[in-house]
Amino acid sequence: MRLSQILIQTLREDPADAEIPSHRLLARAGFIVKTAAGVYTYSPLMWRVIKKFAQIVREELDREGANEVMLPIIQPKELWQASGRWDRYVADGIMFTLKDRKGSEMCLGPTHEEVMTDFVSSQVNSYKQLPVNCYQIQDKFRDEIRPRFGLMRGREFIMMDAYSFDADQAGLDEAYQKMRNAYCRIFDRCGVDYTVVQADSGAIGGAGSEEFMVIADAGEDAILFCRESGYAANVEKATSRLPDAPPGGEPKPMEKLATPDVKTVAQLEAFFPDWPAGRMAKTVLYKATWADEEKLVAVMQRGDLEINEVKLVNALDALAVDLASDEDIVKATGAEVGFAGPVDLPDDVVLLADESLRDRTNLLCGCNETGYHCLNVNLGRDARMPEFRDLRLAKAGEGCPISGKPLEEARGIEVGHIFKLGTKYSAAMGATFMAQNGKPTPFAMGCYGIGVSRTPASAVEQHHDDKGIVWPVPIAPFECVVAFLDKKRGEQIELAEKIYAQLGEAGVEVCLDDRAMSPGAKFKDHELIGLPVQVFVGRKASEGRVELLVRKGLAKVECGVDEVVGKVLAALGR
RNA sequence: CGGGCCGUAGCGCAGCUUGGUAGCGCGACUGGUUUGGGACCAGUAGGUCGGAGGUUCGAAUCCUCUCGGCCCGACCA
Repeated sequence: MRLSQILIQTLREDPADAEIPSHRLLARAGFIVKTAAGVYTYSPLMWRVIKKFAQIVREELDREGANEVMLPIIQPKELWQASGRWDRYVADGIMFTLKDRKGSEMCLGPTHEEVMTDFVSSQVNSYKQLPVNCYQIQDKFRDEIRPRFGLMRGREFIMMDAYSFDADQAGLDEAYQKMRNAYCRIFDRCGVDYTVVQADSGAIGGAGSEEFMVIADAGEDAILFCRESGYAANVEKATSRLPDAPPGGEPKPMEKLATPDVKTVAQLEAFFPDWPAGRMAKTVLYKATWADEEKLVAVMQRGDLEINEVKLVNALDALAVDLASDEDIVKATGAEVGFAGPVDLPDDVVLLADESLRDRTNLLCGCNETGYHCLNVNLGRDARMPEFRDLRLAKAGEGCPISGKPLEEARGIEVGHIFKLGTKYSAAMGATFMAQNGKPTPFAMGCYGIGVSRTPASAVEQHHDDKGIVWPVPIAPFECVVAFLDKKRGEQIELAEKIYAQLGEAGVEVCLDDRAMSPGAKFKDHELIGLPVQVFVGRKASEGRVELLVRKGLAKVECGVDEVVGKVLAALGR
């Protein structure tokens, strides 16, 4: 391929709207061009990258017996109503909805559980046809509340989504493990540094899930991990050993004391020097939303710990929780913000508490009276006994739940997510097969996603320097470029053409930079574009000598024409 | 959806406070000279200043509304 024939337009300056390295470099090197907020055009070079990554995905999934299909982008409302997700996705605002000529409501697919379940259900009647695993690589549409970071969080993006269908849980477990293995091979092959972490299932639902995280500062997720035990989890899901707190001792009589303007744990610690935060219980009011109602929920947490809202949503089986407004708090508790507590809490407010408060005695809490707190509160005696759940936000430095060693924290970009859905969708949609026992049985499903446009962006996030992109070989748009430097020197052009042909014959994915640019411009361009190996044919062409540059590290060596092919292959690790 | 900010040539920006002929750099095009780190010289093209309304003799500039975009937060496969 000749670069003179490929549409390439690099920019001299950084685009104004790019913040993180991958967005900045992909835009500046001309790989992506913004069409609208969160909507990008992939230029020829980017499309080569996407296709190469997608090919790796295909090979590894096919090896596990998955079938590639293509599902429709436009989906009818009815399917989403059948699974019960239409209202939630519309309410969350991420669904692109539209109406056809007749007024029927449709949506642009944000994900394809419904369509795939419907499809497989229509094709599979008997357990004898199971297991089945189908996937597609296709655009997804989500009207993100805040698209950002280029390809990292777009509104239209490319995703591989696979769905497994099994007769029972054992089959699902096996399908899940096969996909997990395939995912590891995929991310190993494409040269990114990743970690598999335990994850919350979120809007997709289901019993268990794991995320594949590319470690990078720009990551939108925080993960906690332990080198000792291998434990790793998204902070939304993570647990840790409960940090110690001073014991409360034998129950004492409750006292109510005036605490004017003392509203936060920090202020309470200052006001009561003898009471560490670990002996306090804070009470936070949330507005929880379900499909058919909203309620105020009081959540108690030990004073030195924080509440994990994802765990709270799960504990309540709610769609969402938001901190209650000041007005709602006053209305519900009768006290100003900062004085809520379990003591004299109105009965209509649900009361939950974190496990860290179980069996704790003589707590310091609010009592729903402005300007007062209570000392020596004992739950069940001085206040309702709350329902105890794990609602604690785990933090770096706390003990690993397995090894007890301090957890470390890192940022991660979610490039893959695998779920055991179980029968959530199949049961809701009546997707059944005839089981061996002669009874209609819902499929045990798994679903598996890979961000096909996001993964290359995350690779750039990990592999770049101050000059530009440093593509990992397996997903680079080309493995090697051969460039002559002076278009007026026939011997340079001739030699470049010869080397280009030889590399092609040697199986190297090579391009020829035959553009009429000055040498400096070519050097800069290739540093920016980031092809792994670069061969420059310059002023020593007449002596049969050229320069070979390895983009990673920018090491440049001179060599003779006869050695070039061998050296390029070696640089590519072959 | 809250808070902050920005829309002026393909890209990056100045001009706006204090209203008076729309500018700079890069890029593009033409010609010439160049050819090892985004070359140089000369010339050319390209903007209803996001849109609508208003104030004014006169609006990129002031006012109102609106659309689009960016950042922080909330939220999110």
